[in-house]
Amino acid sequence: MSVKGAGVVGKMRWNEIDTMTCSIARTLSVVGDRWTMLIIRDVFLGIRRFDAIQHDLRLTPHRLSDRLRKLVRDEILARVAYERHPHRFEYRLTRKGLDLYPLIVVLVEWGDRWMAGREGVPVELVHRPCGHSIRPELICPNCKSKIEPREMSARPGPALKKRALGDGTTVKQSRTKLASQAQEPRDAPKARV
Amino acid sequence: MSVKGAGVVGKMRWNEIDTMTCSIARTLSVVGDRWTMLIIRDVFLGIRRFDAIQHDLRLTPHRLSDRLRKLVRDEILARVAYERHPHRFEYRLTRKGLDLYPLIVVLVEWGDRWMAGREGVPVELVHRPCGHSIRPELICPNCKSKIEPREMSARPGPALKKRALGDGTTVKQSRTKLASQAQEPRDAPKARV
DNA sequence: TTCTTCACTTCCATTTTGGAACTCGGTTAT
DNA sequence: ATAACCGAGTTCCAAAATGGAAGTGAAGAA
Repeated sequence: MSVKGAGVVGKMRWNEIDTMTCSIARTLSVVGDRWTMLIIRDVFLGIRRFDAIQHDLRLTPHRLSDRLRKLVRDEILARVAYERHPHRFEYRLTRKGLDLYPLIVVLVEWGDRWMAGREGVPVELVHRPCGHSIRPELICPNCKSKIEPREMSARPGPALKKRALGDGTTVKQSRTKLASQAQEPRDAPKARV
Repeated sequence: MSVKGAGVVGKMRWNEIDTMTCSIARTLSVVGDRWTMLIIRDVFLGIRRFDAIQHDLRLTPHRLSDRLRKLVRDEILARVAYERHPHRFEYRLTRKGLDLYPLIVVLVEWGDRWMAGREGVPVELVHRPCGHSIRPELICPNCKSKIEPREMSARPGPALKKRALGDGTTVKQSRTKLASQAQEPRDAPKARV
C-alpha cells in the first residue's frame, strides 16, 4: 500500500498547497506570494497602472508582470483598457479582489500595533459614514461581542467530514480548542508594544 | 544629487520591506514567508511540536527549522521545554503571536467564500460563549456597522506626515479614497462563488 | 547492544527572485 | 521626418530561497 497517489502522502511543494483541505492554505495559494498583497494594496489605494505600481513598490518589471498575470488569471484583478490610441491598460479589483479588503485591514492593524515605532502609525483608516478614524474590530455576528482567540474553536466542516469517510485518514478530534493553551509562558521574551 | 542614500531610492529587496513606511509591508516582513502562516495556524490548533508540525505540513525539517527560528526571534512564538530528561521543546504563541488570530480568521473567511468547492468548507469556527458556528465580521467600533471597502479612506498618520516634512518626498493627497473606482468592469471575468 | 524518538543539521539540486538591458507601438517635440 | 519619450511590458543571466535526501546526537526502551 505504498503506491503514490493511493493515500500515501509525499512532500508538499508550495505550488500544491491549494490542494490542502484548508482555507488558509487555499487563500495563501492566491495571495501568499512575495509582493502580491502589496500590489493589491496599491490597487486599493488607486495605484492601478503598471508603471505606477512598479515605481511605488520598486520591484522589477519582470516580477510585477508575473504577479499581475497571476492575479488576472485568479480573477482578483481585471486588466481593462483606460485608453485606446495608444492602447493602455490598468488593473482593477474584481468582486473577488474587493473581498480581500478585510485582509488588508487586519494586516494594517497588526502592523500598527506591533511594528510601528515611536513615530506612530503610517496611515489612519477613516470610516466615512461616521467620519471617525477607526481601528476595525472582528465580532461575532450572532452575539455581537468581540472575537477573542481563546473563546474560539474549530470543528470539521463538510469537506473535512467527507474526506474522513472517503479516504483512510481520520479526523482525530471532532472539536479542537483553538489557542486553549496559548498562555504566556513565564519566561517568554517581552514583545515590544 | 544621485548619491546612494541621499534621498535616491534603489530597488527594493524583499528582506528590506520592513523599512517601508507601511504597516502591511511590516506585517508581511514577519509572517509573509512561505509556510509561516501555516505554521502559526498549526500552533493555534494545538500542534506545537517540531515533528507534529513537520508531519502535518509535510515540509522539510530544514525549512521548518528556519521558520521557527525566525518566529522565535520575532517574538511570535516562544520555545519552551515541555520535558527535561530528555530535553524536549514545543512552540507557544506569545501575546504578539496570539494577536495574529484576526489574520487567521480573515484568511479562513476568504478561502471559505472563494476557494471552497461544492464539497463545502474545511472547518467551521465556533464561538463558544454563544455556542454558534459563525463567520466573524469586521465592524466599525464607533458606529457598529459592517466595514465596506468603498466606505473607507486612508489618510496619512503621524509617521507619514513626519516623513513628508523630513525628506524631499511629499504626500500627494491628504485623503485617498480606498477602492473608490473599484467597480466591476463590464467584461470582467466572473469569479466563481 | 541495538532500536526508536525527537529535534534538529548538512549537503546539494531545483525553483524563484532580482538586476540590467532591450523591445515595441504610439506620441509629442524639433 | 527624425529624434526622443512614454507606458507596458520581455529577455537574459546571476543570486537567493526552497526542496529532497541523508545524517547527527542525546535519551530512553527492548
